Amino acid sequence: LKSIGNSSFNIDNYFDDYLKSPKLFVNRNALDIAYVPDELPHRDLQIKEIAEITACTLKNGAPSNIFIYGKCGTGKTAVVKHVSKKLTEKCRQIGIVTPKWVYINCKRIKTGYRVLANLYNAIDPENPLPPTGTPVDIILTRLVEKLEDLAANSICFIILDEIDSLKDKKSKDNVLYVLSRINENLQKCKVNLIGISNILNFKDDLDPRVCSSLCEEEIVFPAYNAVQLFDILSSRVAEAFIEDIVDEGALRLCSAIAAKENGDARRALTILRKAAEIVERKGMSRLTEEQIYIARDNLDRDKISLFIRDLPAQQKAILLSVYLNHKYKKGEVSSTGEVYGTYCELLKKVYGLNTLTQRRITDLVKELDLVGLTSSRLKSFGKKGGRTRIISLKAQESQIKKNLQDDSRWGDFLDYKPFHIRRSDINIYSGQRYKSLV
DNA sequence: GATCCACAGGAAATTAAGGGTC
DNA sequence: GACCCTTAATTTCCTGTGGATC
Repeated sequence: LKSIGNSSFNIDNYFDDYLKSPKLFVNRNALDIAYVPDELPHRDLQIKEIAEITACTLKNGAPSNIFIYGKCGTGKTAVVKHVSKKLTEKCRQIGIVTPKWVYINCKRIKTGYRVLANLYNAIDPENPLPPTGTPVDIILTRLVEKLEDLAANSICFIILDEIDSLKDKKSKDNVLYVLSRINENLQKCKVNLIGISNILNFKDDLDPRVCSSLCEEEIVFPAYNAVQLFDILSSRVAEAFIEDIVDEGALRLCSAIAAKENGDARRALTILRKAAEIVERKGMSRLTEEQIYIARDNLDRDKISLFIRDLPAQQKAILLSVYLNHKYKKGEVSSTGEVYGTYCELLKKVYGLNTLTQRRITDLVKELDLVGLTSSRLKSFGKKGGRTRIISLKAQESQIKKNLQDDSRWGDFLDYKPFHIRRSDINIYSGQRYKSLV
């Protein structure tokens, strides 16, 4: 107990040291990705375009629907929120009815039903709709009634952010069609849609009727380059920190890293914020390139660990199957059939989980691909081997091992040798055939 | 050039769960 | 309590495909 006491962390001393360390922040929120600053560097053109389209609101006109494209972290949402704030202020200033802004993030609200229900709830928060159960046509009728209850000549802007995340093509087309035509049922109020998409060719997938109505005006947000990101970070640094404690070299490095990864300003801000936290926790007085590198590595590592630990049991089984094939085939790639076979073996050894079909496993492997844990590509082996997906492990073996070894269900199988590797005399391509042999 | 393998992947159907209405 | 609604996950059915082999 004595030794434990001697080596234990003294929280009082830590707090005392923390208080003695220099104060870094004036406004910590300025480094938050959700923070909308007063000035948005290098987005004048886009601000101007949206302002020109929405300005007719000031003369009680109904603007055209707008569709905005651009990769992640190119300032789409920030620009729309900025314009909405300024337009509302101007309406107040000249004494006309202020527009209603409803912001819906389709990454979180993914179905047509929920988009309509959230829209209704935003307009009538007193009588919220249930999360499921109400027929869509009833919601629509009630929504139109509520919109008509707004003040005369009202404009209701509906911002559908990350609109490409809406699931199910049919439901997506339905809700977008209904919203794009809702003005036909409105007398006093008008609805304007602002769709924001991270995918440039999202439009190609839409019903042509929806497309022509939703995309009346189109605006493209290009990715930021390193110089532009440097300007963005500089303005945030000026707002966030108490004095000039950030090295210019650190900012240039942070900008260069983010520019290389799709020109994503969010990524640049996240790294900078993490680096600032490291400086603060260690009681240092300057933020240098070293903290930027550490912050980037920490962020990448934390992201993967958290992701693996939070995977559902079935996804863990698939990842483990890829890992075991990779481990015992000494780094060689595996086919869908082999991974599926190993997966079936593992599922037979545990209770409480049903074996999913190969069709479903194909989709789940693609999901692991998307987050960078595995890497796969299609390859054909001709008449003998057919066409299959070749899957390899992209994450490090040690990372998988570290994050799965404590798993109550799969932790004991990290050294399990799959059947087709034990029986190297059998050359099996087909997952279905392999499943029947095990 | 035709054949055939082992899937890939789209679309519709099914199932289970959660909820509302009458 | 019967019936209707939704979502999400999964299955089923189906057609398509690259390329080695015949």
